[in-house]
Amino acid sequence: MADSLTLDPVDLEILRLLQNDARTTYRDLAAAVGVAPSTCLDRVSRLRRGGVILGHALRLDPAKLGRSLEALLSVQVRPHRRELIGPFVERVRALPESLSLFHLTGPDDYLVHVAVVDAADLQRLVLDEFTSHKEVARVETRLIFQQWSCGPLLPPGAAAT
Amino acid sequence: MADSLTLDPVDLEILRLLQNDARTTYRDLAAAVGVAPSTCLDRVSRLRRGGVILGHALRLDPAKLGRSLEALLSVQVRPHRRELIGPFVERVRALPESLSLFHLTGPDDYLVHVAVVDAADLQRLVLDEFTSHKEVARVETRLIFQQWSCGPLLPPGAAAT
DNA sequence: CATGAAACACGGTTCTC
DNA sequence: GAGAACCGTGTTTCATG
Repeated sequence: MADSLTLDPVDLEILRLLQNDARTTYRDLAAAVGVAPSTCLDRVSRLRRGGVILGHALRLDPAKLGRSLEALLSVQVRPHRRELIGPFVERVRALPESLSLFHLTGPDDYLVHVAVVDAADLQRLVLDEFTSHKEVARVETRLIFQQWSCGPLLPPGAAAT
Repeated sequence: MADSLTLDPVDLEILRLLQNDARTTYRDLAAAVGVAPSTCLDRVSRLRRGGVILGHALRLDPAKLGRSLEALLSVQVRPHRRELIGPFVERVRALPESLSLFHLTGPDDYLVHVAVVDAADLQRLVLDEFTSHKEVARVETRLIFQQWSCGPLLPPGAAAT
């Protein structure tokens, strides 16, 4: 079900180019790939319908918005039952500081990527929104020194050209 | 320097809407915010020039590309010196399995978000690309059960409307 | 290739300081 | 009176059948 869509080299090249700049026009895309613009449009529509392309996101600089400090919070939720973790997840997702949230294997159940103003703001966030809630058994905070984006996402075995 | 740009309510609303769908036209944007389309264009250009908007990214579904398993790898690099960590970072960024890479505080220096085919593929990745390299002192692998995106990124104090 | 729409540049106008 | 912000229009480029 996951890989129900067949991706030929043209699709792969389109995905690779659009990951560099999602605003590339179909005209430029067509010129780079070597097909007609209408074909490009068809391919992208098909990739969107097929769920390969989930959407177009804006990449923002949190520091430019006054959130100069980023951190990862490892959170243990105990007891780890559905009626507790559902509300926990929704509450964390709604926090203005939250960037993304993961449910993981291992001793720490959740990992939260947050962007805050400074260390004092981080302390406030951890105390008021995490450790003060009774379902939160433990929080471990790690600051992010630096982060990097990686190469384009491609299927296994696709040459990175 | 980070917050040199003043963001009024119109800018904030534009950022909020564009985070929902980065392909919203200036016309629709203008109608939603209540200003002229040309003004919208001016605002977005200013946000791009000011570095608030870093770019436009494509959101893809790794599972639909045949990478159905995601994991986080915590990596200790020892000794933690510049001449070792520079090449390590570049090597990890170039792996087709890597999605993002963080340099963190705490006992584990790096966190790598990877997308692989299955558990066997993950084992191969950890053994061949991490533990077999002499600068890698320790790797801890955690699988990702589920992940969530969070609300739009806004400056602290901005009402989430 | 043709049509309709969107992006973009420009000039006019108003409001504020 | 000077500056900035906003708005409407005209031209070019693009999406789409």
